[in-house]
Amino acid sequence: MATIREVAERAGVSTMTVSRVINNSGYTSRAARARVEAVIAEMGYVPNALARSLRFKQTKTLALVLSDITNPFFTTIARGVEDVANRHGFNVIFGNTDESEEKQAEYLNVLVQKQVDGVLLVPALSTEGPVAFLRSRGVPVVVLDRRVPECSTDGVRGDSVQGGYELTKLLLGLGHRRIAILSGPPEVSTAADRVAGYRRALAEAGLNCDPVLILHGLLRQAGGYQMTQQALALTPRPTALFAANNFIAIGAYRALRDARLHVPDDLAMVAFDDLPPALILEPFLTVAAQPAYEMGQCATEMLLARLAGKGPDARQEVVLPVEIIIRCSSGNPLTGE
Amino acid sequence: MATIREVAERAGVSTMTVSRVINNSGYTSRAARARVEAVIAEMGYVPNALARSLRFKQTKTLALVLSDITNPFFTTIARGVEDVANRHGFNVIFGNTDESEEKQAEYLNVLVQKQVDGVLLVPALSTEGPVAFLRSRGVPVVVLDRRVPECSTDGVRGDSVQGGYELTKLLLGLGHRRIAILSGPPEVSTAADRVAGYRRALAEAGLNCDPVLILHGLLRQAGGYQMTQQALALTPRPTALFAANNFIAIGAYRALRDARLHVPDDLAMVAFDDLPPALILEPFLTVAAQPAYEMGQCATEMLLARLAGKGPDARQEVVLPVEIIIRCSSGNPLTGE
DNA sequence: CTGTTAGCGCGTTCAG
DNA sequence: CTGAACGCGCTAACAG
Repeated sequence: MATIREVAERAGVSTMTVSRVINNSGYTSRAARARVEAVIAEMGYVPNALARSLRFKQTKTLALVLSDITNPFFTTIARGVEDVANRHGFNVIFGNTDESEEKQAEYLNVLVQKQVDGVLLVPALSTEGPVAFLRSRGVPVVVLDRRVPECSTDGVRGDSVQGGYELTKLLLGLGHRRIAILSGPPEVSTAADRVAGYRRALAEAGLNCDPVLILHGLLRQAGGYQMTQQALALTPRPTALFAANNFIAIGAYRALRDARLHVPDDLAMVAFDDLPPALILEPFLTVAAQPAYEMGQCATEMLLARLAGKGPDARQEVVLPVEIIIRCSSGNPLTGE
Repeated sequence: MATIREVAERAGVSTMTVSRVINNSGYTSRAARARVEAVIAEMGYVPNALARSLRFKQTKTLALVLSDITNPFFTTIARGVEDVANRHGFNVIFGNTDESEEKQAEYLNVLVQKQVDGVLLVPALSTEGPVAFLRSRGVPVVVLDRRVPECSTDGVRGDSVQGGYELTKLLLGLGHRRIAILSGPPEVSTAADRVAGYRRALAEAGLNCDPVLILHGLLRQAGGYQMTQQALALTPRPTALFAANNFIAIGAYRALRDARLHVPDDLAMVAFDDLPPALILEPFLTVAAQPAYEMGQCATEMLLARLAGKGPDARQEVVLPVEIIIRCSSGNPLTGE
């Protein structure tokens, strides 16, 4: 609550001297410094970063806007972001959009007003609006996890096409021919890309792709549950399920259980996104694991480099490989076909 | 990047008129307003919240300082915090302390400098230092999840004593007499309180409490793993394990599996903190579940009430009940004893 | 080594 | 209905 002026008065010097003491800038006599330091300690003075930011046009604050911090994939990203930011003396404001473009727009607007130095954005939909908005306001952005079309930005994401491809190929290798993919909204690039990978694997195997096997729903448990019910209603019934993210996988598993179907005996299952080892008792799902923590780190480092003017001129896109982890849920090779 | 002055010039009015338009305050002629609004849209002007905050001494920003956002218990709290904050027009800066008091002190210092309006704190240790610091700087605090001693603050937490008591009583009811509790550092109040509940249940059952059964370690998987190894080395070996948090539980489970012991047949197990249903395939652990989301909500509402000067004069402590959820890991009643 | 002046962007006060 | 002047807390530039 105390201001620099009060400290100055109390110490019998000018505000400038106090400022120099605080920032170790310029010259200060030993005596003056000691007196000022004493007064600072005594009054519990803390410099006002707002005023400083107003002058320097630097808040040392980043923003992380994502769909839902509750999803361990994003939690892990957040941790990577915060670690790097903190190491560089930055703080992080976070916000959940729940995939809503309105909520996203509101956040971005406020964050720009608050003069955050940069934004890490998991865009709700694959539209270029939000990025364009930030750019026009001079706020550097790094797009995380998802692509935005027609808009070259710095970006970091996992290789959804590759993951979708490999997961599908794995199932094909086990003999599955009717694989349903439970994906997210087609407007979300990761959902689309995973479907693209799935298609590619099918095509490469010379199979044609039955469009009824491609389902779109919410990237949440409820979505997985619903899509699974739809998939089970198909004839012939799929022999394998590909869940496009971790929440969908859980929902799908629930739906299967409720239908008294056993994984992997009755149906095989694979999913995108692994759960952190600290959260699983018995690893069960075969997954394409994205390096979430590294994604957060990498994106933040890119952003900070931009801020420091150290980045390359051209926009940079980093696509990190995903790792296929084979566990129980994909089952053994199909027999009798 | 555009300033209010630039807008004013371009619109041929004074900055004050622009200000009035932005804030819908005072009177403005229809014509002036229209022109100003046009210029604002045209230039993409966004008011600078820093300058505004400097005047109003209000940043509309809260801070959430916790040990590790990666722990789903804290993630869920964070979501509750952010939801309420956002609904009231506040943003949230978060920071991970990893239970380190130095990291915590650094965060608090910076956050005070940044003039956050209030802090939600999960204190690293049960010391009054951090709270006193914030108070002396005039920053309202609500302490989350843990107690701080000798220091009346607003606080919200789950009832660790009750949870510890009921979980222990449950095991006793199943016939267990040698129950090892794998707890956190004794300086963390939740760790201490859960042990207190454990003790109370034992005492009430007329059993005396073998001190070797009370283990302290890190509130992480590694801690759970180590403590379990220690517990298994005891003679006679405990017949049940009480993990003081979710991470410890996972570590314990791993250690048991590595020792080729089966839960609940060889050893029963209960734990504090449930995992969100969206993350579990097969619910297995018997737990004391804390209402994490509500804790975050409640704490934030209390903080905002304080900021609005609406809170009660006296400091308020909310202790939320925990819910015992009985699943497989606690097993059936012991036989043959 | 130290103090004065000026201004970061905004909004309130008080005259027009 | 509108504008000029001042100050929020801080520091760079420039005297002294």
